[in-house]
Amino acid sequence: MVRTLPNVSEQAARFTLVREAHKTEATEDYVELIDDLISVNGEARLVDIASRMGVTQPTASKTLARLQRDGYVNSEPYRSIFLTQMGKDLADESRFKHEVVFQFLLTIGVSKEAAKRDSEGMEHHVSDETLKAFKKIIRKHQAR
Amino acid sequence: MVRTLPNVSEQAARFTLVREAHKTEATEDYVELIDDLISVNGEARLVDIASRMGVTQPTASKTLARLQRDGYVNSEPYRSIFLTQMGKDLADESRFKHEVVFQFLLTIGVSKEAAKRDSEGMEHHVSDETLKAFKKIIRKHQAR
DNA sequence: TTTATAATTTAGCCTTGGCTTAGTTTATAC
DNA sequence: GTATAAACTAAGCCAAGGCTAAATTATAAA
Repeated sequence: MVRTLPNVSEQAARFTLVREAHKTEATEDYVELIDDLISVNGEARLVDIASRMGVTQPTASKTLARLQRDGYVNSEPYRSIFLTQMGKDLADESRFKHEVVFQFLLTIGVSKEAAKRDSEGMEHHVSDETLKAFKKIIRKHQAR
Repeated sequence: MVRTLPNVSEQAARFTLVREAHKTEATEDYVELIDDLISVNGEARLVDIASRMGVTQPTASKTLARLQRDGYVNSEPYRSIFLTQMGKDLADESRFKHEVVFQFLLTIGVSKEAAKRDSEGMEHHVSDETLKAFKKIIRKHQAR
């Protein structure tokens, strides 16, 4: 039972941080997927991005326009999508986090399916400190 | 290095699930905070909800109107806010998840500050299965 | 009891990220 | 080499959730 309240400005700062993380989530998910598509298929097509993100093509198209505006991707009309260096860097960072969270969940006994689902949402809310703690536990488990 | 892609429809389903979780996040954060304010202050005022959520009063007011429309809270104009049974139930569930994630992070050695920050974002993306795994580890640690 | 201040609401604006429908371009198949 | 299909874009709608500025109501102080 909670019978005290945290400091006002600290609590506000935490909520603000979570909201900021949300704003970058779509970007991270898109660049990570685009990078995967390029490495597996040789290119990233809108149709594949949309179907894998589970959205319609116009929705994916609009999001990609924003990513291009913000400097994460490049593309010519009707052509496949490329990552800028910034986009590639973000994709790498994002995939790394995603992978650590996924492996961590497996390590503590979560099923593969649940680990896949949960890591997709959790990866965006895990600080470097928590990531470090996760890595340590993975390492310890591998050493056995 | 990822050199394979997951099944299309399963990947799409996971992203869709995360997006759905996002839609309920604000609701969960608000009802949890309102419940805390009521238990500590005796009532939940808009001014306190707004300052603790880190948003302006009009933003909080609009969100509360939505929560009322959706049956989570009740309030008369210019009066403090009450939770419906549905709101209270969601608050309890939400606080429970929040608390388990927070305690889990502490258990694996994350600092109190980082645990507070991360649990705020993570609580909305943790499945029952993962929550169970977290609880098991907390229990094991307490037994020592 | 009036007045000043604080709390709340209203109105209006913006961005994101969904959608559908319709049009255009590119690729494919015959 | 043209017709059809597939991919993509354009236009327009919606809800959520931010904001500011202005109006209203409630509360506190003189």
